Amino acid sequence: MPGDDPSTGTDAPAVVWFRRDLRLADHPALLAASGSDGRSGPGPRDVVPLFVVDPALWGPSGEPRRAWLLRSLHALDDAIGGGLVVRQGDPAEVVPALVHEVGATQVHVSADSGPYGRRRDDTVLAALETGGARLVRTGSPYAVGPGSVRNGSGEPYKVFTPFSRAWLRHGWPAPAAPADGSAGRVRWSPAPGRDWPTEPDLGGTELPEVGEAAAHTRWQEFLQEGVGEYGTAREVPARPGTSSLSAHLRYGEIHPRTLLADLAALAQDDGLSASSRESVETFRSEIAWREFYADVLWHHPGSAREYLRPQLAGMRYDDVGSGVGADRLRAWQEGRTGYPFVDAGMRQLREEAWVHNRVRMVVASFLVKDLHVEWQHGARFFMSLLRDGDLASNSHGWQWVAGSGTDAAPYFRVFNPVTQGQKFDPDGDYVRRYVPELAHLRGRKAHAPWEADDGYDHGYPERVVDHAAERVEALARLGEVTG
DNA sequence: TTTTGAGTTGTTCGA
DNA sequence: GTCGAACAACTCAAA
Repeated sequence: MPGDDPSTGTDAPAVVWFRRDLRLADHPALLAASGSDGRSGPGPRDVVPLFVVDPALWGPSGEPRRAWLLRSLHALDDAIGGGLVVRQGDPAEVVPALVHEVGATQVHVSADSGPYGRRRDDTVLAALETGGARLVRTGSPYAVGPGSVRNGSGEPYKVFTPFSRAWLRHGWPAPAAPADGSAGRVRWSPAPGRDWPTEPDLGGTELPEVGEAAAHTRWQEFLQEGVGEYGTAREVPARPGTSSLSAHLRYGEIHPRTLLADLAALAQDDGLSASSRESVETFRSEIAWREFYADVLWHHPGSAREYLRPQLAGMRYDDVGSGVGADRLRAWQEGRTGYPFVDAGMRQLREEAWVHNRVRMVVASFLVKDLHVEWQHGARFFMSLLRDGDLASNSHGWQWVAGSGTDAAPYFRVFNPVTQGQKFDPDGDYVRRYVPELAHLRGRKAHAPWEADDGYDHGYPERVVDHAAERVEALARLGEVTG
């Protein structure tokens, strides 16, 4: 292949096709493209940076994610110096066309392990090979490539804890740096194509700072000020105790390997208190969850829609096509179920395109167990509004709540929306922030306006269902399919 | 092969 | 208010 032959040397550039890896640091595929990884033939090689706006992904993405993606692309474009090639269309046509135009023989990507991405890449690979070019997959958005952690029999793990132990044993490479130790200056090669979509109207939704630099800033901030308290602070939705890295990770603005390396370095510090050490461990475990769910999706590409535990597909659920079911689903979506913690969460979703994880579980449990709506409806709604919407984490998080997930669900896993609120938002700060109708209530009454004389004075809606009754109903319906 | 222990995030009740 | 036990039965992992 012309671009690969060390004896002749050649000017053939390589294409790096960005997808969920919108960064320049710690980017194995980019290093491979530029020939700076010390393995991929002679370097340095000119690199044509490409992003393809694929209608199949762009369409279903929802405004917050489209906006995040565009802003992240602009940040990447700036970092590159303005040469990012952006084209719209089917990658199976767009990528080979660009390769032909610039005379490249290699296209470098980070592997995509999602169901659509795998199919798309196989198609693109075939199309490229027809033209005599290669698709080279290097690295992935995960520390350990999905599908590669196996048990002694070569089977995938189905339970998180054993997976995480094996994942840890498996280990991962250090953050990728150029083989020559340089700062990784890439020779970017311009090519025509600046077909940027216009940014969608976000209404009132505000996104945080987007892009690789912002991701690193946030990470450093969390590493220095947040991670030591993470174990307890992460449970308080009114306070910024979580990393807020989910969307940055979603777009690959920072790689989990970078986080893991910094955490390992932090753990070296003998001065770390026992509780901080535990917090660091808890945060690492959250990264492991992200990897676990990606692994599960790799083995079960249909799990975004299909029950991992098929038994639960036979359960009685309420119809949401019309009538009461439709009304209740809408009340949930719009944050007016009459349960303050649930409504605050759903309104945070609309306002910030993000929800605290504790609250995600509570609102999900409410939809499935109190309103008896199939989890897929909730999962789809989340995906349409979340800025960090990740198919693997979202689908499996919902399945976990619904009881159809990878772990054998205790039948009693039904969140109480009132006590959860009182436990994790004892002062009601979170509720008051998102539900102005309850701004006059303090403490536990913010979670139970029916206990306050003036609870409904400012237009807060009555409860759409009675939790205690629906809990019993949910357990009864479960009993019908589990015996 | 068989056996044993464990399994993210909960709730309620009674002492 | 706090604490421990009970709450199905099952699947998975590992010895």
